[in-house]
Amino acid sequence: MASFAPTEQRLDVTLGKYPAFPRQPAALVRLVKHLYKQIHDEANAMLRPYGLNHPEYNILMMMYGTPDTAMNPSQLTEAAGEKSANVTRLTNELCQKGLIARTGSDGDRRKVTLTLTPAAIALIESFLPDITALLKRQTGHLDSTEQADLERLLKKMVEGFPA
Amino acid sequence: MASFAPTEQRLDVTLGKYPAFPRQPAALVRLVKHLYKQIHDEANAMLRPYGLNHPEYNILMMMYGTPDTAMNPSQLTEAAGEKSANVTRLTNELCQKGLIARTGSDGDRRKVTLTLTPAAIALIESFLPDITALLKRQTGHLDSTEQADLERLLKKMVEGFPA
DNA sequence: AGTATATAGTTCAGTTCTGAATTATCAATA
DNA sequence: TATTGATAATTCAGAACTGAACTATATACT
Repeated sequence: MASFAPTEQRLDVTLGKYPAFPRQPAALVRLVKHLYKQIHDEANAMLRPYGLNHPEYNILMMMYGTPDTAMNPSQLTEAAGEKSANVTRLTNELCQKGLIARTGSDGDRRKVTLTLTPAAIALIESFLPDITALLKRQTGHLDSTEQADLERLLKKMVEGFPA
Repeated sequence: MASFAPTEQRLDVTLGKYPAFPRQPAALVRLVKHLYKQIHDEANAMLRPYGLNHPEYNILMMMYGTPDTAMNPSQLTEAAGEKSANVTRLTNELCQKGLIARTGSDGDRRKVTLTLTPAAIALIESFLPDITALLKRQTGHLDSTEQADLERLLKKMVEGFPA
């Protein structure tokens, strides 16, 4: 799956058939989808030798990115951008893999605390060079100004979605 | 699921723990994912009363965006950005819904031709106002210059992925 | 204190997606 | 012509995801 051109041609024809069709917004949405699929596929391929898939990796990295690696499922739902049912499923999987520990939380009996095991820390630190290389490769076609601009614009688009 | 802030905080802490971590590329990738999920969820909600989900809609719109609404599964794979197995599944579903006709192709006996039925055209034209409104809403936080910039930058990022 | 509402997380059944294998067909090569 | 390599699409089993319902717990209200 390569270029965006096949998609774009379809959008242009659509505009011809239905002149009110918002070609630019549709192109943006399609580009986001296109990129997401590419990013997702490449990440899955890179992570496979580590016994992880992209969503599992996302969970682990969000937990790694806390001072003490501890998070509640709700916090993960927000930070990892996954539905709560999926956070449960993913964290169950990671528990089985010995990468996450699940305990109750003090103070609020409804809350669960998830923390990374030492095995997870070791695993994360073992794949960080590969992930680093992949992330740089995936964005490497843009220079640093372009990346900053893109970040600003994507964030602005995110702001248009309800909380 | 709202803001990008929870995710971003995790990225900043990660940078502290692993100074070689490419925070900017990681943020871009996460923003793309975040947006895709939002776009996907909103589209699914909007399309549900029409008896469609987002991927089915994508297929229909790609076919609508051709002069004669005819496409091969391979072309759809490229234009809709779906894996071929998924194109088969989606088009089977749309056939069952009476929205797509499937015939053999002249000249190459391996090829299948998919065309929209009149029911599909009618359905598409019935939801186009709603989709139009949704697309405009989803991108409405950006003015037209920003949208054009974003399109250019996203396309440039796409160019960095292999064909 | 009792009741109503909200929240955290999980369960569950159904939906959606994928990689690998497969079959038929086409194109290239010897 | 026969063989090899590539392509189009589908199948299939397993993986991944989701919405709605649910239970336990906390908060707000009377």
